[in-house]
Amino acid sequence: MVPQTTVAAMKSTIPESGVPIAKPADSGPERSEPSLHGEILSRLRDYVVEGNIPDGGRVPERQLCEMFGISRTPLREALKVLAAEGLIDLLPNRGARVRQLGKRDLEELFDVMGGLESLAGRLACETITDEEIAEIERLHYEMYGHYLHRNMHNYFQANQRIHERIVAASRNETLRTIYANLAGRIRRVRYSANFARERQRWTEAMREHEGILDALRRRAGSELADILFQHLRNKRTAAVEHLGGMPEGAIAEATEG
Amino acid sequence: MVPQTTVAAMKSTIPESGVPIAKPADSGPERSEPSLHGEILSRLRDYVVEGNIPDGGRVPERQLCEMFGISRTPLREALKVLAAEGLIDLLPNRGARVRQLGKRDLEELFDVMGGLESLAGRLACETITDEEIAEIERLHYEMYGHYLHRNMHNYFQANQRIHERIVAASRNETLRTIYANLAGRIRRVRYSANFARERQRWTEAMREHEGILDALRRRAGSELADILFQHLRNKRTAAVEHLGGMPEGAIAEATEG
DNA sequence: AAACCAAAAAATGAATGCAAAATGGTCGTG
DNA sequence: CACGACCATTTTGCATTCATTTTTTGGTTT
Repeated sequence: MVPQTTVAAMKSTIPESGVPIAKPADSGPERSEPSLHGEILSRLRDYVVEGNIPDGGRVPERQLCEMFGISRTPLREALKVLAAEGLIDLLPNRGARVRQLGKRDLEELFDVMGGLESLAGRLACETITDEEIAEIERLHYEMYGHYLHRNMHNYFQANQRIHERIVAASRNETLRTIYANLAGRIRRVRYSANFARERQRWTEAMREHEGILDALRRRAGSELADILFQHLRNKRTAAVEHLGGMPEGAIAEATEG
Repeated sequence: MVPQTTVAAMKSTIPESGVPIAKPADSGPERSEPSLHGEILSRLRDYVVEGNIPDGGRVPERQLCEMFGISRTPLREALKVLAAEGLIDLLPNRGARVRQLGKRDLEELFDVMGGLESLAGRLACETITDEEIAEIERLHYEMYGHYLHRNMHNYFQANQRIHERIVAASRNETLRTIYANLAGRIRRVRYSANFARERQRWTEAMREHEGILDALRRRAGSELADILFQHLRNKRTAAVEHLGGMPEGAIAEATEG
């Protein structure tokens, strides 16, 4: 994880577990990047990612200031960063809105995530240990159990963790950071839209995961890369089909506030 | 350009016209991020990327304010964004410094770029037109000419453009944006360090490029993905070897201005 | 002479204030 | 009754101001 919040002084020290973007990728041991600005950033990012604001809705500057008990300056800085991360859109003089993900955006995001996971798998095959594979195997069978019990929620969590483990096994912090960023962008969709449709390809997904595990065991890098990309491509199809009827970028004008 | 070098004493009431700026993470229907804030962001980013500040050197807030003719507030916002992009480091109460790229950082960056180009190639094979391939072929032979004439500079430019074309052919704006971001991060190194060593593998690189072109012609997606990743992996080796002797993250403590 | 401590000076981080632009509502007119 | 102009309120963007923190500098001590 990327700790960019360790202030233990005045404000409420919240151990953010959110989505870090690019703080670091530093190779040194100087972890812990305090700054109380990062605190706000993390909290605001979580607030947005968790879906407290409707899709495409306005991000009330003033309101959030009171909510966090700060002035507008640090909040606006955080907004700029969130815009750079792609979570919100910053319109000229019209304030901030949470980014609308249209069909095309989702396709692109899933493809890039596919590419990153593909890369992660390839890199992982170079240096992954038997213990790490064993851990992933454990998660895999756990996930299989949830599949058999038709426990969608737990299945999904195990699934996510497997993919995170693969990314972690790539031993590339830069990759991990970018991956986390993209994951944050589609998290809203993942938990709402993706669910329903994904169920219909449970069996197919499980089979793909077996292939992933198999390739990983054999350290077959480029083969694993292919499988992972295709796996995400299938996920993409499922996710996009879910909001198939809707036009480009108009999921909901949504009542704000 | 919008001349906004206004004296601090005066009000700067400039009717900024909509100048679309190369803003990160922008995909979807409503692109174009005008605002004079984006203007500052772009200019500052260029200023850093172009290498006007020594590696690891301080980013003088006050000085830049005068330079751009603005107050600290918008500049600090831009700094936050640049930090999020990974171009600079923001130390708690100690100001901003241009990020030091150590050996490990370079390895990670090249690998991720490899993953992204690999993805781009894979995607490109799905939809690339004959015309686009022809254009890349043209660049390829142009590059070959420079290779024969031992014209390093032109060779390198053509090379860059080929890779850019492939990324463009992926028709994925999200990918293109992330790729551009990473490219910006290593640009300093690319033009200084990379040169010398890269020369020694010219022949090898040319051969790899032929393979790329061949796979692209046949629209062999996963094959192209493999080749591109390996190609970047070799570049990585060359680049890293160049600053091989140096310890982790200490390329130069650099005398700052 | 080197190290250490203290106070001044500079810089950073955040808050407030103010002008311009946008939003919303009302009134007037066709 | 519908449409458009006008004005008040709200919001955004930037500059300025204030409070800490860091860094430097000068003097002192060992």
